[in-house]
Amino acid sequence: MPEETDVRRALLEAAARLLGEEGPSALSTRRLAREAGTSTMAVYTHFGGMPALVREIVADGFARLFDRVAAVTPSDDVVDDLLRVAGAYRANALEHPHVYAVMFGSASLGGYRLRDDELDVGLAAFGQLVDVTRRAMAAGALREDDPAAVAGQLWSALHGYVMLELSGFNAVVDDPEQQLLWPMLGHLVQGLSVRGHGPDR
Amino acid sequence: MPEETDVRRALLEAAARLLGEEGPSALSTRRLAREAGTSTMAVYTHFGGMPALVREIVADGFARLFDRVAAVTPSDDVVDDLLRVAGAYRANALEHPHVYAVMFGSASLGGYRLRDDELDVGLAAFGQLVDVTRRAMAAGALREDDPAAVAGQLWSALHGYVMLELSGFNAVVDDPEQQLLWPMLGHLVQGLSVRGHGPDR
DNA sequence: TCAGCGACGATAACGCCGTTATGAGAGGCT
DNA sequence: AGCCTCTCATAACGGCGTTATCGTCGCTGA
Repeated sequence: MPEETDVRRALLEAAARLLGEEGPSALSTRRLAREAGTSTMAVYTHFGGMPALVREIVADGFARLFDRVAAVTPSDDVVDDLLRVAGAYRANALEHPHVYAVMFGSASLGGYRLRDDELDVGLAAFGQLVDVTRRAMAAGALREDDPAAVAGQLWSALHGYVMLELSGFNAVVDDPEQQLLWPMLGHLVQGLSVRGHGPDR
Repeated sequence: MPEETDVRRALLEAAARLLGEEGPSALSTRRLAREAGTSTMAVYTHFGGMPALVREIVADGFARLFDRVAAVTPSDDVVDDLLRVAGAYRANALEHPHVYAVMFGSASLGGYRLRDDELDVGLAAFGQLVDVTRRAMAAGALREDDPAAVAGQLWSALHGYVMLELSGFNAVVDDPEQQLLWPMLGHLVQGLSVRGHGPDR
């Protein structure tokens, strides 16, 4: 049970700040303890080591992503809802790029590796996208198909664009958002809406 | 000028092996020197430090990716060519996952950060995809549009799927390749082929 | 031929890191 | 009061990146 002591909260806040401001390399046990005004031992008594602390930050990251996407209010235009969900997803990633990188296993922060239960938390967030997809199918904006598969395709594309944006590789075009992100999602949605393909051919 | 001494080659080979077999965390100056049968100084005399050595490995990685994609022989079915290019891209990433992660800035290996000239090498590889896209447009398989933008959309989606596959997040469906990768690319291509949208509406 | 020089790399040192052991203090329970 | 548990500061161990020092080659030029 995490019993919200002050030191524990101070460590988490300092860790989030360090990760956000200076990136993964700044997040060392000693630096963190110094920054939080305590000693390195606190990290071990409260978390059992850096990986567990990172795990907590990742969990917070997933929770924030979930809330951010949940804050998108459904309208009567399901496709617009889907694009706004994508916008919220991207905005969250751009605001917390290092956390996003750790969440999706790219940053390998301090020997930290994704565990099954965190993967489950990520899958919960994925469920939101599945819901939007399912609504879009019910509304006829996407043709009937396996919602998880369709949501996964949308997610892959969105994730890929976001990763390229974080790496700076989206500079292959002048205006990445208008030339890559929105057209890509639009084309994908279009391909997913055309009938005469897929399972109900 | 790199004057291929034995030590230099031994260091590069050991680094590639360590990175491939044990991941980024195993690639330390001391470990590398031990593995290559020399002292840490060799890393500095030959490369000037770990970041420069990593840079060389990244350059090799881009070159390998380029060759791998270039080995796809054009046929008379441009869409099939495009899918086979995607397959070659993915296969290379799966064979060298850690190198791929470093190449696209996710791994932050030893304070290494992508530099402009490496970004250029990556853009050269991207040019191959632009070529295939341009050919597909000439053949009428894709509607006329900015080839760089269209290639960028395909790349984003492909990169996203590959990253999710490397993270294990593609487990949202049972058969990711058949339910995510190929359908996603197929739908995207379809959305990119339909006329009545885009610049030449 | 051989003195001198320059490149290579082994040794050792500095300060940082993660992690663990030890012990001191604070607070609650009997 | 006595004890016990939880919390954390101190200190230590080994490994890390990096730099300085210096010995040892192989080459060059007279």
